[in-house]
Amino acid sequence: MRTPASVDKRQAVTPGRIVTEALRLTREEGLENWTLRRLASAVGAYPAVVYHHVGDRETVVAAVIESVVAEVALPDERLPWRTWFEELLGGLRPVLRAAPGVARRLALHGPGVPSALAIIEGGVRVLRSAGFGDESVVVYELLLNQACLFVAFEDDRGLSPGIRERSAELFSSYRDSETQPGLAAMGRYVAEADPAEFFDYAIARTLDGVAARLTDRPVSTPA
Amino acid sequence: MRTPASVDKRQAVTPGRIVTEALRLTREEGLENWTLRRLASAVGAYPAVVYHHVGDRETVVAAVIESVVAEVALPDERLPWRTWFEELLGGLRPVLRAAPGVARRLALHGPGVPSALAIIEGGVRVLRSAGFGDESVVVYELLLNQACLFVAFEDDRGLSPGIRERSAELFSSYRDSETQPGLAAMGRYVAEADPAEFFDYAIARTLDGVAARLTDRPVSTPA
DNA sequence: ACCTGAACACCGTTCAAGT
DNA sequence: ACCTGAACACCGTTCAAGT
Repeated sequence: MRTPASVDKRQAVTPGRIVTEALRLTREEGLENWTLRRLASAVGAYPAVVYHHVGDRETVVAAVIESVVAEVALPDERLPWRTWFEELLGGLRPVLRAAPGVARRLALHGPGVPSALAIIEGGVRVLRSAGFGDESVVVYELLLNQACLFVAFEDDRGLSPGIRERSAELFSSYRDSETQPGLAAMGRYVAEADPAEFFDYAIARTLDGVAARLTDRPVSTPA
Repeated sequence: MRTPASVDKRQAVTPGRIVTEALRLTREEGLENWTLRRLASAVGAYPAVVYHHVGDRETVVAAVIESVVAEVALPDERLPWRTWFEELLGGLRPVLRAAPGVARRLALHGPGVPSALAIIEGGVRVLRSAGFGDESVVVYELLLNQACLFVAFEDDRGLSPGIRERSAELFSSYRDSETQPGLAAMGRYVAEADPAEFFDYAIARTLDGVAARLTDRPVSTPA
């Protein structure tokens, strides 16, 4: 009401506002590129206030991941398993890309977040119905980890171009090598590769490999 | 007048000794878990000495990655392509596991290191000979990234059990759920999964998916 | 050329004290 | 209950000064 202009805090500091701001910072500069101190000052508060309302940095990060994963749409469970996963992973990509760094966390540390449970439940059930039996869980993990890794790859290109540029230059210098045709091909590839195409290719090959498990051998009916 | 950490300085501080020590620290506690200051005091020197002889932290890290990748054995190029990659990736795993954190860097930032060149050259050439044509480079990247990701996964379990434990507990609580059979299967899986088996399974499925590219359609013979 | 020792500009986290 | 303001124990990096 009569708060001085210099201390103008637009709204009260709440857990929700802190997480929303953390999400905004993540979308702008990536999950690992904001600090708890900067988050605090973005909501006009002291670091200790973040601790009071939410917790340490890791807790804030978990909340950000949670709210990103919650945006992922679950395909219709009556779809064929392969289509189901193509839709899931195709939809996952833009959601994760919009919050750089989240894919990396999911790929490396697993989905330790409540809203992932519905996706797991759906995915594993779809695979079991398709006849993957006891392999359903591994197949699920393979597909999801794969997808998250390649999104993390793309994030990386966008966020920390420094490290990648070094290797891109390294490879490009072999573009026209005749004695090293493999490196030459790699050099031409890194110059013009479309990460989105690589994503689709990787997912398609893994789905192929996994699909062969159903046709190669009799379907194992779980106990 | 004392040297920092009062370490005996029998040996002179050299770039080689710094990198060797960094490698030792990496093997013991992981690539991201030592600091440049601790590295400096481990060789009995001031931080500025590391800068003088090697460079910033990122340069030291690159040197560590280089020396780890240099240990990877290249299979005989006359092997069938699939066997060649099974041997390469099977050999890659223990080398990377011994230096936790290196796999993660390779998976996320690519192999920006000189000793990776021979592996790339060999791998892409093997695939081209096998008839993968222009897809050879993507196939190579898919297989190597895949392998590095799953090693990074294992590293993570070993090094930072904190984050993983949270999700393991989360899943385990659904072990006996009857309404959520997918989560129940996941809960049973995380309790007893062998990461080495997962690694082999993932590689095998990806190789299957990739192999199908050769049999599905006519082999394109590049000029 | 190589090392010293301090400084700079940050971190995440904790805590007694205020209101 | 919530916020203040300072402190603690670190970082990576830089730099003038010594030898």
